[in-house]
Amino acid sequence: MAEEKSLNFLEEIIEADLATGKCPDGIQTRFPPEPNGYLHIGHASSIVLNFGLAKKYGGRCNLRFDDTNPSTEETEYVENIQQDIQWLGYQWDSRHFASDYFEQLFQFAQQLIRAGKAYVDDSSAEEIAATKGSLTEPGKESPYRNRSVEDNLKLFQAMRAGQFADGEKVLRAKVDMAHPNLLLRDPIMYRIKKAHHHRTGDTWCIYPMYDFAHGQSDSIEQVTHSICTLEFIHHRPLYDWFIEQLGIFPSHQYEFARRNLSYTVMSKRKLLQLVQEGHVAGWDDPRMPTISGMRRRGYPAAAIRQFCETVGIAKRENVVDLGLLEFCVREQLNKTANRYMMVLNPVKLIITNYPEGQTESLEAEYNPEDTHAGSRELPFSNTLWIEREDFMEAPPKKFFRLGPKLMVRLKHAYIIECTDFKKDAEGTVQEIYCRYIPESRSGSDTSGIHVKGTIHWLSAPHAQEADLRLYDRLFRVENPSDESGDFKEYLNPDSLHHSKAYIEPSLAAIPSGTTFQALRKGYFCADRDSQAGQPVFNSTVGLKDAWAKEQKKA
RNA sequence: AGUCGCAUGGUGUAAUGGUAGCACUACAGAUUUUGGUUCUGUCUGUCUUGGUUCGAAUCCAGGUGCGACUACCA
Repeated sequence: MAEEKSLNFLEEIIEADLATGKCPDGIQTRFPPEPNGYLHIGHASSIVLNFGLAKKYGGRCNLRFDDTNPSTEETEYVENIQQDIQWLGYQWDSRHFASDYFEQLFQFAQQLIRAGKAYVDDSSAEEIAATKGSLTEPGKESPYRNRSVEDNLKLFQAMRAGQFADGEKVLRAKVDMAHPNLLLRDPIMYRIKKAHHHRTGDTWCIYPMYDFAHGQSDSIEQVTHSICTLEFIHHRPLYDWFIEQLGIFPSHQYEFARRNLSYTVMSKRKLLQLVQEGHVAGWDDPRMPTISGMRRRGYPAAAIRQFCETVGIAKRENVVDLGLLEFCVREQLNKTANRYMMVLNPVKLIITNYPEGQTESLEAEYNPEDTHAGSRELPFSNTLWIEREDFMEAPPKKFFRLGPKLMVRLKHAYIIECTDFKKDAEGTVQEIYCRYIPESRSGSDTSGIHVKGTIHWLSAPHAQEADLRLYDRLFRVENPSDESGDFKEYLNPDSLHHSKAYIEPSLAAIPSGTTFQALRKGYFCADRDSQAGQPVFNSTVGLKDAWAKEQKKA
């Protein structure tokens, strides 16, 4: 029974190209980040796509940094981008920088000048903008458009030699000032920028523009399928034009719609703003949609990959529900995360028929979904912490937890029955009194009693403390970019809550970066800010909570 | 206004002229020593008008809606 997996539009194109012999050496893709920020979940889509396609069709995928703008790019970003890609589980075939090709690109530019397809323009940025025309009106040709090849060659060389100030001259392609596609109205190929480049230092003072770097870099590397996002679709004719004029390897560009996630923003500019203005603690703040933020939050790489693959790709605008990402995170973590008990909002429970001062050790499995995960020992005594919300003085019919005369199972331990409780002057429950059923111990229960509910607990004398960072969605609205005014007005003021919790002893020294399930509560990840004896846990994602849902309805 | 692109349940994505399917969500139920997991079931969709055809989500034409493009950013 052959399972028919439908192809996305890029796979269809590739399979057709392979079938018609268009790619005799196999396919080649590339992931081309600009090192001016951190990677986010949108980039993850592109990574999964480019590396995934190369793998699926036995091709190659390069990492290439698009570093043609020295004023925004930094080595720090290069390193973090590489780390993120590897963490996601991918390894590039070879690593390149557009800046490696600066000399070659310069030669290409001279080639176009010689062919009468490029010229040096003395116009200012304002003049160029003013003569560009509009969406409905053609542009005007520059007075410098018809310089001789010799003059152009000489001037371009002089630009490179640093004989002109920033902005004094540019090199432009000679295409068509009346073209309906504005990008083809003599686009700028090179500008003068006397800035220090993170790799080439001060070797260059002229830098190629995106349009004269990206396609040429693809071609040099023999990229067969150059995949980018939809907003570059207008660049494709220019991409093709340069390659054709130069007569170099015919790379082809294909566009897909970028991934948007609800309740967050994805533009690097906006993310940078959140970081710089201190709305978040950094690029890897667990609330950020960055790869590093999600890693710190405790999202497994496999969940991010699963998310990208589940969502798929197409050419239409979209906003994917954050709930789908969270579903993928839960699905991965359910299989892999060890379970521990943690009490977030404690109330004391005393077992009146369990000898004061007595302690016993109970075996507790780490993960019911994974028999190889093993188990740990859990201390038990007559004084426990349980979750305040697991007790109700006057419980409704379907409340399967503790209340006067009600019975529950203490996870991994005994069945108990509530016999009494004590309140303070304000009416807050102070202590709960129970009797336990000695024959009901987990694993050797001979009591014959069947209870509906099971709750988590901690032996009070053994419990330790942890700091909790409870995270919620970064924005209050589904699509902050769609709202009027500044997107920051829509930040969720409650996206971070600090809290304390009691934890079982075996959780106190868990290595940072480990994600675990706090039984019945949710997944948490030990943060790198943890200190010996004072762990810090980030909330990763909650468990599905059918009871909470039930209550909402009432 | 010009050019280009895109319209399938609440969300995302299939069906490539032949039964509109899958995942998430929502809802109902079964199982459960996590009100978790797992399992079963239910609701909800082809932007519009016309054309071609035995047959149209699919092809054609018009309309409507949405998005992108007028950076010496990528």
